[in-house]
Amino acid sequence: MGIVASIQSAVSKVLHDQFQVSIPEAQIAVNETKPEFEGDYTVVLFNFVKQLKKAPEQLGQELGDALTKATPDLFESYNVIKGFLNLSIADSYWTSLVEKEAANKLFGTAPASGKKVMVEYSSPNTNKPLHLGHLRNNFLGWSIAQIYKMNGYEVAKTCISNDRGIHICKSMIAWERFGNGATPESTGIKGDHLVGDYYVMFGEELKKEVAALVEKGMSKEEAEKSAPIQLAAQQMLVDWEAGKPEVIELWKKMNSWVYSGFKVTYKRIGSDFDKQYYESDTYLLGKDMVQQGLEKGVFFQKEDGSVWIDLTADGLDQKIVQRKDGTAVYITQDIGLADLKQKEFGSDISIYVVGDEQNYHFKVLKLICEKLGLKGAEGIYHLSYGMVELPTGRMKTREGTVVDADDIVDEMESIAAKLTEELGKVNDFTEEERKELYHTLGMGALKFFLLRVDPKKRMIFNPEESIDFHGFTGPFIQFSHARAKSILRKEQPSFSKITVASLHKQEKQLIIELEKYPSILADACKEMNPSVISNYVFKLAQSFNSFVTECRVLTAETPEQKELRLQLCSFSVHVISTAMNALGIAVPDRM
RNA sequence: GGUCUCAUAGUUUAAUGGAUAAAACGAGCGUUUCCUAAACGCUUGAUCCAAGUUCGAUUCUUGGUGAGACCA
Repeated sequence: MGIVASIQSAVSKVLHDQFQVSIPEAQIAVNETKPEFEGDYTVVLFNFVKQLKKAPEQLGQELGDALTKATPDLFESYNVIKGFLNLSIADSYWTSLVEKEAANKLFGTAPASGKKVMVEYSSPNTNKPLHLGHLRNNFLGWSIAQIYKMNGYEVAKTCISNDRGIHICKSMIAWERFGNGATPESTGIKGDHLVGDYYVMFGEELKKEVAALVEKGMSKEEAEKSAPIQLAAQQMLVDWEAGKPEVIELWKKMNSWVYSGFKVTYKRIGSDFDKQYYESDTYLLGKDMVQQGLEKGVFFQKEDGSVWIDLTADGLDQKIVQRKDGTAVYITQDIGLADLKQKEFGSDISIYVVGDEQNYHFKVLKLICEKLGLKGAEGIYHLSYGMVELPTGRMKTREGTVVDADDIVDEMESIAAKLTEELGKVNDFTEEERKELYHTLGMGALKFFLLRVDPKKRMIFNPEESIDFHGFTGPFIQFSHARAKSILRKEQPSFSKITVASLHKQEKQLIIELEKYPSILADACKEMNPSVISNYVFKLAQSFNSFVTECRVLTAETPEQKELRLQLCSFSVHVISTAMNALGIAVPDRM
């Protein structure tokens, strides 16, 4: 049990035994004591003064007395200020915590719960390379999967590849017209970038054709619909659906280029999947669900033959699920895929990491799945995150303002290289070791930058200001880890009993931070929010840095003190490295 | 037109309804005969506006302003 839970339990017990009131432990507010007051943890008394009919001051005194008497090994002393009972925790509590957990490699993680969770993330379109927005998605998805694993869930990471549709046909048409048979091999361009270039080219050509039509007196709207290249793309989609061999062949060829490009990027950024779905396989799946929905009376048919669901009772609108020509709409595919995933994996929780522009879509999806009575529908969660924008607004492929994923990773690695070489601390590294270190540091900075913010908030990335390596950053935390490892390379703790008489201020502060780790991991999972861990591990690294600045480890005054401090280094290494791992960030031994 | 999200130091971010709102960057000052100064310490500075609920509101409710997204 964590310290906060222990305090809640002790307070609840005293209130029950000595004051005859029962207050649920969760309702007892326990906070860390503000630095300007004496004590470690504070119980807020206002919540139960009414029930007890006592003045807060008096209640605080009586409660403090009772607590220190009942559990002297936990509470050393107390003071009461206004409605706050400040408790000082006995040093022996902290030292025994270190004894018990410093060498525990499972500290913080939960035992297997037998529950399953599916995390769908990344989900790229196969017509262009990944950009900065995709990185936020990938890092969030990978991290949330890892957080669930550490909380005892069986996790399956999935990716749905949006590999068909009009957007794919656009790059295909452009390649056919302007490509002259160009391939990644012939041009030396990474496959996803090559295909993306033709997608951009499509846009440029369309613009030209529209301009020409407008010149002839057509309205812009009409011109966009009737431009030859646009019509060609639409015809290609029809041909694709009809299975026309040469179209299918081109589609396969260009998609394979994209996948080989993605493979390189995914490897670099650390994304991986247990199960890959392709929209081209699943886009027809929802069709029979429409029929079932009609039979169940969940859906209704309009006069023109289109099928709808009425969600006005749930505060939403009427939503179309099948067009009058019988073709499926986007959401119908998603219902089908949700059903398929449930049949294949049977998860208790199914998380979709998708941008907040689709909040409405997922509200509707979950509601429809529930109404259709699909198994696992209640477990559907949309992990919604805000867009990554530039100071000038949204990134636009057509305007060339997209921050490319491969480019930004390159840039982060070269910044890492430059800073590291300036400091000259790893001059004895081999070329190979340096490359790995620059990758670790560059990715650490980038991932931390994108994961330190609450997912639901949108963020603005300014390409003019490069991502920092100082302060609230990944490299700061990586540095703290490297320092601890540096000490441990010289000497290891024996993990013998800790016998110091009292704790130094920075030692205690560090232990207090370390102690929080299990509850932080649980919170991050419950809230589906990796930034909870980012904020925590940064604070922990700060505490560690203050500790090593103030407390000599290898040259401590006594052997007992040295043993404690070595254990704290080892403990910190474990928590920092596993917390960073929960974010998908590696930590170096030296930097 | 309807629904939803966001609003905190100059900037980027924190704060289960609790004490004098916490960090980082920036700016200024200081710390290296000592385990990594990518660090540590000190100084500077903020809750969009207006009501309401409450002993107590950055947090909850309502209305407004501003930014963004979605639905037809």
